[in-house]
Amino acid sequence: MSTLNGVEYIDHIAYDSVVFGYAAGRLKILVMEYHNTGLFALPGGFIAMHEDLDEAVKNGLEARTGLKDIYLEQFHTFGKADRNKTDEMKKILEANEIHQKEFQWMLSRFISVGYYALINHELVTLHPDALSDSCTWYDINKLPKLIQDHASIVAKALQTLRDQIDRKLPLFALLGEKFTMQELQGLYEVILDEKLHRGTFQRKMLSMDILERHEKKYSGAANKAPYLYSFKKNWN
Amino acid sequence: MSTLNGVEYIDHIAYDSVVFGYAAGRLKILVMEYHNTGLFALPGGFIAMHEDLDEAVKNGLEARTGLKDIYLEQFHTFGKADRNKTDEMKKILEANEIHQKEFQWMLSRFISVGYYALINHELVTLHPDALSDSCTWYDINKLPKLIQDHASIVAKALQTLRDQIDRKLPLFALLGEKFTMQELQGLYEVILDEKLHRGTFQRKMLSMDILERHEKKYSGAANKAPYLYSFKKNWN
DNA sequence: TATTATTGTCTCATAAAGCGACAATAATAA
DNA sequence: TTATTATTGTCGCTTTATGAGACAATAATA
Repeated sequence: MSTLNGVEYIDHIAYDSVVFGYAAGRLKILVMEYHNTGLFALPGGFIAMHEDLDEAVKNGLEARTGLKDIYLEQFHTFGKADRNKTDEMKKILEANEIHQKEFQWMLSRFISVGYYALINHELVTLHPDALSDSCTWYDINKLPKLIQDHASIVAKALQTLRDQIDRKLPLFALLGEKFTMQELQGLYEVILDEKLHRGTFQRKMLSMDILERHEKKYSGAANKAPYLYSFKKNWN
Repeated sequence: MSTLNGVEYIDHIAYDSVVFGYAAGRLKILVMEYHNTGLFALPGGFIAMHEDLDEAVKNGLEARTGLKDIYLEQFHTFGKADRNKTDEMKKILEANEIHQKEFQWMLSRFISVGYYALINHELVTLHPDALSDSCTWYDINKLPKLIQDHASIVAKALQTLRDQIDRKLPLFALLGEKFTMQELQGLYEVILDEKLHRGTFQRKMLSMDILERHEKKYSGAANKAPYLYSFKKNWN
């Protein structure tokens, strides 16, 4: 058992989160950069001794993003014995002039539970943690090199999101409250990384009976204006 | 960090396994019964300090079943703060006259990683661990009351197996080397808990090009004899 | 009023799944 | 030997889902 800022955490267990956002037609995730190290990592944290695992992740993300009620999905637990490269973690601690014995537990082996989150990037104000300079959106296709096995954590999260997109459709969280069919299709396309046929996509979405049609959205362009949609209450 | 039989284990982390077997047309799982307590639990264990998580589970199951190369799938990590009822664990330790301080760590909070396994029950010799009287097959529909949240672990495992049955088809491990189409269909039916149409099922299985047809199986009954099938090498 | 780009919807083609039917066949009974 | 019976392998028809193009409707501009 180890303490940080007066809170007791469970040794050797952490979580890492892959926070998806959608902006300008691009799928993005949150990445933290540690002070003076050039090292990048996923937002993560530890589990307090009396805290639910799910709650720990929820609270950690709320601290980073300011959002409550984030859509969260646990997707895998990473437990390779050699996944923690101590030199990277040492560099992070040393760059912050943390040499005290009381933080040495951070250098030990960790088993990490992976969660992905879907959030609306427009509603977020980002807060880096004490060890980090920044907490920033990165295009999923232009990620910096990440520490440890975080790249494979991202890959697994993305794969899980793709597998689940047709089953649970938690996508309302990535778009605004209201959106056009084209915006929804664009989101599907960047997640699945493939082009979809417009007519087929619209037919399928409407047949699922999960969308509500609202007023039209007049963009000022010289063409027919699309309807706005939202997800129905209790759509799943 | 805590020791047991001279091995150092990571505190507060465990795994629990849902080991599926198939016998007499029934889906079964392995359940352990602890000495003199009337308490039943899933086979589980701890992770040694230098051991991969996957390896720990693999080794633990090998000890229980004698099988190597077991088909294993991680499906969820259970981290509720209140999932460990200390009275149950106390009862188990006391029934084994274990009062020593060195085992008190087993009474603490545990986060548990759930795995399911598919094994051929005919190839198994079951070995209970030191605290248990028995390690026995139970029909999935006739389970005894399990300790802690093990019932929900079983439910989640079964749900995951159902979700994955059409994607990865790891079912060869549950049947013998060779099997009839009827046996394969019966397995699908008990897993999915629904009747399937014979013609459609056969057509789909054959069209997937994953089965190899062998000689016929003459049962002695007054009807046409079915072919035996096996899964092709590198079928997935 | 014509033009242009985009949307909502339709139709046709193709693929997959549900369901019943029928001949083939292994053993038994007549 | 032949009829009977239960089960199997497979086929055809129907229903449902998916892929792809087409066309009228429409919002703004020329």
